[in-house]
Amino acid sequence: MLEKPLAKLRARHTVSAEEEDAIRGVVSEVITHRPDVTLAREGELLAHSTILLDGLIARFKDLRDGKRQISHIHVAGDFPDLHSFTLKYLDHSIMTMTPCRIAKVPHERISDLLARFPKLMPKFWFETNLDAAIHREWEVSLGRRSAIERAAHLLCELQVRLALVGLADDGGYALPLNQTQLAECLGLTSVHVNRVLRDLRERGLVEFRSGKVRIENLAGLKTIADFDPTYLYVDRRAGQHA
Amino acid sequence: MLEKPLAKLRARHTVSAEEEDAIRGVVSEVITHRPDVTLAREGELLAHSTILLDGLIARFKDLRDGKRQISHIHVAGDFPDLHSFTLKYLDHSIMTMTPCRIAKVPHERISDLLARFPKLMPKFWFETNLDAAIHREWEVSLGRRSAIERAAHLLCELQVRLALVGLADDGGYALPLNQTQLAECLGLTSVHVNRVLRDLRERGLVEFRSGKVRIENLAGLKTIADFDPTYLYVDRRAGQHA
DNA sequence: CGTCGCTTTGACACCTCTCAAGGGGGGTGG
DNA sequence: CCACCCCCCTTGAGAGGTGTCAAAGCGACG
Repeated sequence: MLEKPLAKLRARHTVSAEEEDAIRGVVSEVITHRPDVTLAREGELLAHSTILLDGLIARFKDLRDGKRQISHIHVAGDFPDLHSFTLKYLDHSIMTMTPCRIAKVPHERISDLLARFPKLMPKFWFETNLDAAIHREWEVSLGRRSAIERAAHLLCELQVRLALVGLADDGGYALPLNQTQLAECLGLTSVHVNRVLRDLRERGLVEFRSGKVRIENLAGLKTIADFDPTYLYVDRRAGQHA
Repeated sequence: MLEKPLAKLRARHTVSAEEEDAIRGVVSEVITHRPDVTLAREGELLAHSTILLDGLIARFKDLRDGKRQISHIHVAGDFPDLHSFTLKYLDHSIMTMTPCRIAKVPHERISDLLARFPKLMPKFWFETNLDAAIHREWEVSLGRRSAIERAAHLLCELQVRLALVGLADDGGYALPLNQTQLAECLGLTSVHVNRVLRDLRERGLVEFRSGKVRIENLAGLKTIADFDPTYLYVDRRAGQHA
């Protein structure tokens, strides 16, 4: 059941079979959600975290005037609210963007797990630091990249992150989002996202249509995006220490 | 020497006298730097972290075309590269923005400290999660707020964070940055930052001049910024758990 | 007193937003 | 089986916010 989260963990750390078994034991239940379901609201106190088994989940904030900014997209294998283990209440909301299968993990079981396997704590800590690294790259996109660069960059990032759990290859991947959701990630309007996607398509770089990303020129896409995957710490040595 | 970092820690956690003493012991040396000194470059492997005792430090990335985005400003008491303890190499660069006094902390001493006081690990973890929460709020600013809202928001955030270590009150604080540095935080050009600062001044909200922020109307500033300090977890109960 | 870095201002360009309308495809009910 | 409807995509025209380029002002410092 936890193949994807464990694959993600193994990609960056050495994990013993015993530790893997223990991790499998932390799940209290598995739930399926429809798209557009709010799982937790800003300010809410959480007594559990969740592991995303399938689907896409967004962290986001809504502004007074109705504008919404998504600060992170989670893919299968991610821990969308692991930070709630130390932060306690959330500074943002969390919702499903697609149909999702999630595993619930009570905080007390995480505490127990980390007490029994203290070596796992830095690895979980690493996971939240990785989220922060992705946040930083999004700040760079939002602050300094043009609309087309930003869109290209997001598509590159998702290609790498999905490939890590076997859900993407160089030719593309499933991304069942609409243009409004993309716009909420990119700090753009859906109208402009539409124009940008057309531009990317007409340049022969990538086609986004009916929930699928078909990459026609990965190198070209990376060039436009100025994409450097360093921040994703795919290198296995990334988390070896501590 | 570590009054400010300890004050920051105490603001959100219960820390025993014994733990505080141990934390004091992790510092290997204290160094003073001039402004604009790059302390670590993107991709660099770090064997130590640093605690900022005085001054301002930026995390940033430079793009191919010379544009720069600052993803985080650190104030006295912060741990600007604590995440390097688990990430190992950096996904961004770090530089001083002002004269800075920093304490060096070898990673092995952090390991020792956390081995002796396992209860400290979630508290350190919390610190990096707090950084991530700030990143998220900056993403919201960069993605959805107008230039004036963004500038107002940053000034509000720094007011709260500096007040926590005794360096700000409702009337203002020292912020020895120039308009180019502010622009690099806000995803704007220095020319436009200049116009925005004039606007804020003419509205009677805040005056930024010769390295000082003089707040004339804190409530008005917060209103323009749509500022909600939840994400800063100033509430003492924020980190009680785990 | 000159220099240098930073701030300030103006004019204009351009990217993205806003508002509006039409098009297409899949699902649902008659 | 067809027709309608709803959601989403697509496109156009014009507005507006921010960037670019350029020049002058100002203050600290040598």
